Amino acid sequence: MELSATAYVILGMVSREPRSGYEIKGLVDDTTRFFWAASYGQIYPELKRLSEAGLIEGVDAPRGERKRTVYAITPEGRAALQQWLRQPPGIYEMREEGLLKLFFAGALPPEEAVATLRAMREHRLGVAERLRSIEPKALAKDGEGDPFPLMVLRGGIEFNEWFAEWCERMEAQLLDPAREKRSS
Amino acid sequence: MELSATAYVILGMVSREPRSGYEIKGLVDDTTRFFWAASYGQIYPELKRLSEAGLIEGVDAPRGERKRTVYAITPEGRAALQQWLRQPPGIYEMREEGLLKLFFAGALPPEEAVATLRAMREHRLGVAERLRSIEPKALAKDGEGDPFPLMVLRGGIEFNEWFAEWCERMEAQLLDPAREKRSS
DNA sequence: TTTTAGATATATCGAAGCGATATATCCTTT
DNA sequence: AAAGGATATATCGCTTCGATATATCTAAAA
Repeated sequence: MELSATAYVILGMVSREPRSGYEIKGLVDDTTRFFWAASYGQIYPELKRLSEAGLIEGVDAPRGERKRTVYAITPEGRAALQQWLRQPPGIYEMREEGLLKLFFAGALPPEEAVATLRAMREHRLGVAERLRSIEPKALAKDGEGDPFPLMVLRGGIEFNEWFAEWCERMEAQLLDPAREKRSS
Repeated sequence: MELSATAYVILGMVSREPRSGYEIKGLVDDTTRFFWAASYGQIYPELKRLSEAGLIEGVDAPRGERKRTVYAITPEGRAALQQWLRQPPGIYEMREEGLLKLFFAGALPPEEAVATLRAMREHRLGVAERLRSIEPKALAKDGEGDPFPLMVLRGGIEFNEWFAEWCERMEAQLLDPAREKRSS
């Protein structure tokens, strides 16, 4: 059976404890969103498919009058997750409108490209800050034996800070082109 | 008129000289692909739309019996491109299956996560190398006054090398967890 | 010399993903 | 009592992606 990577996100998210579709969406938004997002339009149909395939199992868990279904991973689901984790990763995509604008910046007077770099830098610093604000929560969970979410989160912080620093360097290079040659 | 970012990729690609859809696809694959890809399924319909909107203009330029249309940017198209370049960028997406697998790696015995990090590192080193092989071509064009494609290309090389180095560090951390505490 | 493989050129399809929104219930605050 | 926001499930339209179909041209291999 062929499963999408998003299916494995769901398997991973229910692998420690049963969760509802809504909870999964919230978790994804708090954690993997920066390198793998998922929408309701993916999550709910996928929960149905995984349930029919026997990889997860839905259990009614209403809160008051509002009905609610939480899904738990089955032994087959756990096996499928582990089998997937052992395959080398194959999807690497990026969509960066800032780099695109920088690439075509020759169509504008040079001093205007600086504005794009500044906006990119501000954005990256903002993301880094947001990730930092999540860090204490991830650190708390780290004590329970799973170091990977924290490792990935810190990687995200480092990446955004590295990117911001690159933008700064490129801005300096644009403002003083001679400097590049002096240092090389 | 609302245009997608991919429409501006096309405007940018025909802004220096007229090109066919096939040439645009090839150019994108050689340059912006790493932060903004485009498929034939986007390019050809978009060429039609941009042409109808008067932002580009198609001219028959057959090669022998094979018909061929090259598109040139119009003054309105150039204005639209510049106006877009002046807006702050707003799309930042990433899909990294490797980080996803690392995030869920707690579901496997610890020594197996190392394999994911190694695969990620190999991949990044490979991309960096491929980008380096393009560098001389970009460097040649740099002399003609547009420094931005080369700047973006070198940014891509740096990014991939930074990422590879991060993978290496994380691998070392996994293999010797005590080290992390000693250095902090 | 044939043929075959690969590049050029345009076009379209299905599957997947994304963002927004509809519906409804619950809880907390004003 | 009303309003606003969180919980919960679901769906729709649009964009994008990858693969592929069709056809012509060129260069190399058999």
